[in-house]
Amino acid sequence: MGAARPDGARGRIDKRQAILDGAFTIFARDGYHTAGMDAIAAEAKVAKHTLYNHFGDKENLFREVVAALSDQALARNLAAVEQLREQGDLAAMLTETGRCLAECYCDERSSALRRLLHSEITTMPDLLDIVRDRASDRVNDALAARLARLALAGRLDLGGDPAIAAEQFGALLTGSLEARSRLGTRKIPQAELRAVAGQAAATFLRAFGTES
Amino acid sequence: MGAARPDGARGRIDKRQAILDGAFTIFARDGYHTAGMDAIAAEAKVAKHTLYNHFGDKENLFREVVAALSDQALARNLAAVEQLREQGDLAAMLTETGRCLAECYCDERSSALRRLLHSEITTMPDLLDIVRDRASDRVNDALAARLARLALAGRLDLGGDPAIAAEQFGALLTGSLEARSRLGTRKIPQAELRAVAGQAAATFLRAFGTES
DNA sequence: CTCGTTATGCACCGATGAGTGCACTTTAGC
DNA sequence: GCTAAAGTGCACTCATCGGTGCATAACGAG
Repeated sequence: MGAARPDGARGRIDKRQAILDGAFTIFARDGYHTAGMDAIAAEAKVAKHTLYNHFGDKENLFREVVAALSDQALARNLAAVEQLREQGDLAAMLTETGRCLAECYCDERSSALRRLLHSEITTMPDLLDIVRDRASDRVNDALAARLARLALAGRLDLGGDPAIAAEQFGALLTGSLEARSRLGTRKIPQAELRAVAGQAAATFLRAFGTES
Repeated sequence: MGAARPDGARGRIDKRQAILDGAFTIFARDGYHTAGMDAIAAEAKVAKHTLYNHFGDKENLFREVVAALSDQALARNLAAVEQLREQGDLAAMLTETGRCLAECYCDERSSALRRLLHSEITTMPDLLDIVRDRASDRVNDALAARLARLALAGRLDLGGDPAIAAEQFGALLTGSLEARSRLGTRKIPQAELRAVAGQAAATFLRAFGTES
């Protein structure tokens, strides 16, 4: 890193982060198998040896990339769920939360993560646990908790388990989005995103709402 | 194929089918990239040259496999949807249709098809069109038509477009199933399958039912 | 200044896998 | 039975790619 390091890479420690970023870019673009370690090294502006010094081998690097991505996704998803409060226009809040969740779901990084997950799930089944433990499960729990509080406040009548209602709200969103985004290939315009969220919220409220 | 061909392979034409079957087995087990043409030839009990005579190259073979699988999936899914008639216990019918659709969705072949689709969608975007044209869209249309007839008979009150209601019923099923089956990794027991279908039908009827 | 750590560049190995060439055998149709 | 098409087996090419070795350069700490 010669003279005054004009761009990034200030110290030793952020080599690691540069590698993770570059690796994700290449993995996302080419898929796990097609992505080459040379390409990753080039993208991260790092010698190939440095990859192996930091991460051992390709598979491990991939795992770490998945973990890092899960953490990023968690933060964004939780922020969306936290918008659900006990007072305010329920339909509007649900729609807005849904829209944010939908945006997270359609984010390029999330789409790529799902694609990579699907393609390697048979050879590395533990990947799913990484993602679940770090993101999916926590988001679901958070959503279930919010819904439960709304039920307690008399604003929802979840038939039984709040976890199932949360799962179904998520399903209404993601099921539609997966189809409409062509598995993450097509960018869904904001307006359509809002429409999907609105329809999910409407159906959810028709099923579980107490006011109408 | 010496003497009296004790097992399969009676004529010339079913070499093609043998290859498609074998190729799918290997693709499903190993994924597109890891699957080797030698392994496919061995699985299909066919010389490697025969693969290339019939299908030209690996990518084209893959496409044909995907198309064949889509056709199979379509048949099973349509059979499930056709159980939805205008008379009879609505909740029971919806649950049963949902259960059959869920079974199709969780079928090993369908799970593998989805995995392969996800992993190669970036390099072969036309794969999705193959599957949509041959299966997904048709199933959705058929379901929407059935729901529309139920609405016309006064047994459902779909807010607006029947296609959206159909999409949402599908989403309630597949969204839950994708999570619970660990992306097709875990085999979901019959009882749980029925429970998921029942919950989807219940929520759908709470939202769109006219009887309650 | 010096020493140990970390990064770099480059050549290299070994394995794997798609696709081909060729000589040979089997089968279907006339 | 004969011929042309289709299938077989095997060796082979060519390219790619994960991972390593080595000699060298930059850097941080004492």
